[in-house]
Amino acid sequence: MGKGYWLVKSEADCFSIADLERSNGKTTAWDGVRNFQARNYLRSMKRGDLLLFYHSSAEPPGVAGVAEVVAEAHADATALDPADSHYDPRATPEEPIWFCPDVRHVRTFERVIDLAELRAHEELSGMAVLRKGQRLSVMPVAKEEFERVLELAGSRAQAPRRSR
DNA sequence: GCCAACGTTGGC
DNA sequence: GCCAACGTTGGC
Repeated sequence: MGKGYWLVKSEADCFSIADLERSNGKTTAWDGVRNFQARNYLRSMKRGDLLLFYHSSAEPPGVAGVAEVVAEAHADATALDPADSHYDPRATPEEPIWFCPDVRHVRTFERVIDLAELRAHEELSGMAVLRKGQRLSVMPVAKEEFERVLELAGSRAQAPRRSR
């Protein structure tokens, strides 16, 4: 079965690709997602799947880098913590409702591939993130689209793996 | 800051 | 199960 490709949004002011990069060496739980369709996508992510890391509410908004799934979705602890802004009183340890995979930084693009540039490429016109009114924070991306975005970012085929 | 688009909630 | 009201997202 092939690797999966996704796009995840994060508000750049809140958690940017630079924040993810700083936490490299540790894994980062992609938590706080509180939308059922997005959650279902998170739960279908497999270890090794690659994520386009998209900055929303940024200037400009666009794809800023790549992350990788290192652990499949598990209970989102922020939903169970009353002190957390993402607390959901409906969630319990038995029925956590919300789930998050662990991810790690792969690569920060030298330049953000912004919305205007994405839209300028006909072959990317099917990307969900370009649809009007699209508010999902997690969405699947076609392999060809993923690879095309990497090309635009000036990629070699893939970032080298760092051994640790 | 505006506002269109969307998901969720709750009255009925 | 409908749908209006509401809150949120996110580009502009």
